[in-house]
Amino acid sequence: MEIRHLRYFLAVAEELHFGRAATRLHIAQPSLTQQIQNLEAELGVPLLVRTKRRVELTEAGRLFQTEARLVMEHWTRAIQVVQQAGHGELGQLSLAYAGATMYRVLPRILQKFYAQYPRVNLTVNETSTEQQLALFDQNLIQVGLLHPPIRREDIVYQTFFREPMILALSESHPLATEEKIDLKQLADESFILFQRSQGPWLHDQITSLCQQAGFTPRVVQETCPPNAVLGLVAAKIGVAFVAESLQLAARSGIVFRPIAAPPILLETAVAWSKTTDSPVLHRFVEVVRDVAHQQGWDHQ
Amino acid sequence: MEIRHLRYFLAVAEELHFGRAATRLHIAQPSLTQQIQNLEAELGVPLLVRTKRRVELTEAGRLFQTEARLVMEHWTRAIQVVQQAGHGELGQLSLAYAGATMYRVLPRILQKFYAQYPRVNLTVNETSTEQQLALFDQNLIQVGLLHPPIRREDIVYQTFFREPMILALSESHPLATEEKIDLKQLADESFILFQRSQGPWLHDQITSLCQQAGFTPRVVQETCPPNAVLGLVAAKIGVAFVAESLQLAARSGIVFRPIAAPPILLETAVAWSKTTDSPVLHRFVEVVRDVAHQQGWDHQ
DNA sequence: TAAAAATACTCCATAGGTATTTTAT
DNA sequence: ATAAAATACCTATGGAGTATTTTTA
Repeated sequence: MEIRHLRYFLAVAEELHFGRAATRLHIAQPSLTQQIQNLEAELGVPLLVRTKRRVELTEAGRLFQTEARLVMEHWTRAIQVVQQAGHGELGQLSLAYAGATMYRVLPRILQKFYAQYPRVNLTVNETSTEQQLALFDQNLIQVGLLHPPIRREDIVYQTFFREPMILALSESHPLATEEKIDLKQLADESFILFQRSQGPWLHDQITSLCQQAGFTPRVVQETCPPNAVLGLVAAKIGVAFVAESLQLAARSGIVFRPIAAPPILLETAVAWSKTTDSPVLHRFVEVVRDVAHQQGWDHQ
Repeated sequence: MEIRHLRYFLAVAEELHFGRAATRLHIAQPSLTQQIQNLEAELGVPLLVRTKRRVELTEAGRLFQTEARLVMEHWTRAIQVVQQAGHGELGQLSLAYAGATMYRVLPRILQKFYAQYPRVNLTVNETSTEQQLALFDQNLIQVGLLHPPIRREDIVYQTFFREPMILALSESHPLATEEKIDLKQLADESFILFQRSQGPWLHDQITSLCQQAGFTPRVVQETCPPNAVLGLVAAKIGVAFVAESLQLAARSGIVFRPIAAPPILLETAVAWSKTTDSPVLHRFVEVVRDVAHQQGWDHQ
């Protein structure tokens, strides 16, 4: 017994006429007669009464009609669901984002993605670049917004946003009066900086630029999440290099000042595992590219 | 796409191994590979990732798995329902019964039928023998409990119960003191009797026996439903011939007295249309036969 | 090299076709 | 006489089989 039998039976049950039903099904009448006979034989139950000059449903036939309709509805829904999932319109996606993306990059991407794929169940977590790599390994996330470069053969990434790092300092800090800060002026400052393991490349870039300016930064707190960093800055524990977009999180007590050239550039990329091949993932990457293009981030 | 594809896919999705799944399905592994490929091609969506040395579900595959399971559950339920209906264990049956069956015959039959076929939806209505024939024509009932004989080619019936008619009269009636009533004693009585059209044969039998006893019964009320008849008897409007089993409806104010030979016999039969061929109907007729046998009604 | 899936091909069961018969208005 | 379903028979698609190759752990 196959779906065909249900389709055929439902056609006959509605038309109550083998000829018309066969036409509707685009098959010949004898074939239809055959299939219905097979169906009845297999079920061991007559579904139709072929009374002279017209066809009627038996009691069992009526019940089977309603059941068969339900099966067919489920059937088409199953196909629909799987096709939507295949096109990435339906499904599940776990995203991690590095803290610095929280204010400019992330909201625009999420907004567009939600609007375009409302039926995708998106899980979002703040996670540092380095920790995201572990989550990829455990298959706990499918996509990440992080800061390259990363050295992993099995992970692909596309950089789509670059911004200079700026200095965040308490508004009562002596340097707050300056328009622009030269690194040399920071020789004696206390720094709030993330652990090197959370982003070795950026960490090294910062420390080497300081070296060139003639000093080794004195780190008083190793903290990563931007909110925590800003909190410490406001509390006058020290100053911090932060992504320019953190200005959007402006809070009283803190001022932001650009750094005199050469700039420290923070890159943001969308990353995913080479081995995951989920349509939803690709729709997400597309959205990231679209947003970058719309915002003009791609030709900087 | 056919049910086969769902069965095959579910096997692979559970085993995550084409070889084992094929064994479970009693087919060869290449055939299974083929069918799954066909399925994916038809859906236009990959359901499985054949990574080296093991098989995994894609996101779409996981969704399809749950949907396919639902379809299969519905599928088997549809088959089950239609087979139960085919055996008469499930369905709908409309029954009409003549009023005189209400006290002995009907309750025993209903009790047994309900117990044996709890999933049949039984509709029950009190209707006179004559009116039942009209309901058969309109297909409003499939089975009736009525009083033969009936002269209809298209209706079959089996008589399964016979009882004498007795006389119902008010307890204050002069004849209430008699043990047994002779018809001759009733020459001057007022009778409550049903209309001839509601049961011509019985009506004729009664009137002709009265004629033999030397009088024409004087009918003061033409009423059929037993409850109404007994009401009128209690109100001393007249006396009535009623089925013996109506004694079970004994109410204060009424006495029942047998009639001296020759007895007026009331037969009860189960009847159905020759053209209806519902399994439920036949189960009902079987139950009637069973009850008649159990009660010893069949060898009187 | 061993285990698993994919490929290549062969075969036959059966869905579907055409022609015809049966049956009841 | 006609309309509709059933029957008879034929054709060919494709599902399932066996043998083999490919692939990677």
